[in-house]
Parts: sequence; C-alpha cells; structure tokens
Amino acid sequence: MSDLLERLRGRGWRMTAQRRVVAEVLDGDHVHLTADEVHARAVAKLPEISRATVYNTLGEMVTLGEVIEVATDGRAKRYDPNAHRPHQHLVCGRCGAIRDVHPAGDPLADLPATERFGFTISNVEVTYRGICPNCAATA
Amino acid sequence: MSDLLERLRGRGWRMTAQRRVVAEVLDGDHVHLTADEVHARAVAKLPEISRATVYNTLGEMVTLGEVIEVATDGRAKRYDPNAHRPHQHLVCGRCGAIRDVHPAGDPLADLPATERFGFTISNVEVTYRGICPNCAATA
DNA sequence: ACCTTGACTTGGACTAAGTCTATTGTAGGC
DNA sequence: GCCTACAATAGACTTAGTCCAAGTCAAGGT
Repeated sequence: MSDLLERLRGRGWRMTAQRRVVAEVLDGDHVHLTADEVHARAVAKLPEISRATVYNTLGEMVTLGEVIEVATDGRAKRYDPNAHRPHQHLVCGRCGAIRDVHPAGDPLADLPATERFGFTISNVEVTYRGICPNCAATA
Repeated sequence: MSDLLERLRGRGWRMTAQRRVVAEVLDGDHVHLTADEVHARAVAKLPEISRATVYNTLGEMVTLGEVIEVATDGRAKRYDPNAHRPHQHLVCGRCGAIRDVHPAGDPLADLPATERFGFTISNVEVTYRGICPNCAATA
C-alpha cells in the first residue's frame, strides 16, 4: 500500500505517526469514512491521536487533492481517497451505503454554454440515489 | 403566487399562519435558502414563529415532494422550492452562490446496468462547481 | 356560533459535527 | 545532538439540527 503516503511524502509533507495512521486508514477502494470513523480507526492504531489532528490532516489531504470530500446526506462529510480515477457515487437512501460508479459520458459536456451564466466550471459531482439490494430485500 | 400553498392545501394540510409564512418565503425561482435564512425571513413576517416549526414545516414539504433539500457544501442544507421542473445546480466555490441549470441529456441513462450493483435508482443529483463571474472579477 | 379534538407550535435543552486556540511536542536540517 | 518551524493536543466554542412536554388552535360536527 500506500501510494497515498508516497505521494504525500513527495510533496514535502513532514511525516508523522499521526499522518501515517490517517493515510493508512483511508487506503483502499470504496472507502467513504466520516471524520469520526477515521478518528475511531486511527485511535485503534495510535491511541493518543486527537480529533483535531484527524480533521487537520483530512483537510490538508483534501487541499492537496489527494482525497475528495463528499457530502452525501447533509450530515457528516465523508472522505474518499480514490481521487485519481474520476468517478461518481451511488448512495442507498435507507442504510447510507456508498459505492463508487463509473458512468459513461461526460456530464460536463451536457451543460450548454447558455446554461453556464459566465461561471468557470471546474468539476461536476454526480450522486445517484436509490435503494441497495440488501435494504430492498428486508423492506 | 403560491402554487405551493394551493398544492399543500390540496393535500389536506392544516393551514396555519406559520406554514403560510414558510411557504411564502420559499416562493420563487432560484431560491435556495438555508433553514436559518428561512427562519429569519419568516420572523420578519410573523415574529413569534419558532425555529422548530420552520424545521418541521420544511421537513414536511420535503416529504411531500414539494421542496427539494440540497446539500451543496456540507454546511447547512438548502431548500429549493422548484421541485417540479427537474434541474441541477451550479455552485460558486468562492461565494456559495447557487443557480438552477437545465443540462441536456439524462444522467440516469449514463449509468450502465453493470454499474448499478443491484440498486433501484430513484433519482440523480448533479452539482456543477466553479467560480461565478462576480468572484472571478474580484479575484 | 360553540365545542371538541387531534394536529400544530413553542422554547429550551440536547446532540452531532466541526472549528479555534494556546500550549506542548517533535521531524528533519544543520 | 540541537534548534526551530511545523505539527499535535485538549478542551472550549460554534453551528446546524433534533427532541420533548406543555400549551394552542384549525376545522369538522352539532
């Protein structure tokens, strides 16, 4: 693992035990943890890590573009380490499960110039909402 | 005005001064207020209305499908009364301004069956992010 | 018109998520 | 091995939203 760690080191990040732990927790595909979940898992590996540090570290990773912040439900933000392959999210409205998906087509192309109101558009966020098979079964 | 009020009455809603005021505040196009902003404007018309009532009323309107809840920034949710014409949002990353836009094409169609993982998809939310002309000018 | 009743409203306490700050600790260059 | 600037810490604070018990009132029945 961690491409993530390698890249961060390459950007001149000072490497600390805390940052290493946060990066490790976030590693993998289909990972969409809240800050609190990240903190809980980080504490398991490094008991004295503080909430503030987790927030700081996540915020820095987002600024560096290594992690994406996702606000699927208006509650806690989630952090998605899969920042390199562009993708969208599929969210279960009942249990909150999230999957990464890769639709065909480019949503940016679907927005005609007349609908851009002079904005300089930098990215698009697409969230598909529905019910996952699990929840549908136990409905 | 208020189609919104008419529709709500038609659904057997008990009409109270508070609900009328909230509906009035939300009326119009390109309206995307936070719950607190709705409360502030409601108070101007009906000083004794409480925060809890505003939250209750907004929640009911969302349940009835008359208003859409938008979580653009992970901060306060915004409420969009334009629930009948499907549309997406264009958000300025600097000042937070929101515009309704109407892209060509159906994003739902862009998600192949192989990428649906058995989910029953009910809707799609698309958010274009960028910088508005105003902010670009004063950069 | 008045009564009744259950739906609606209220304010304040409570929770969750996140930010800020002053202090202490430490990675990495010399 | 020592410095120093950057990082981590604890805990107070802020913001957004929910919950609840008690009071109020819209609307239907008579």
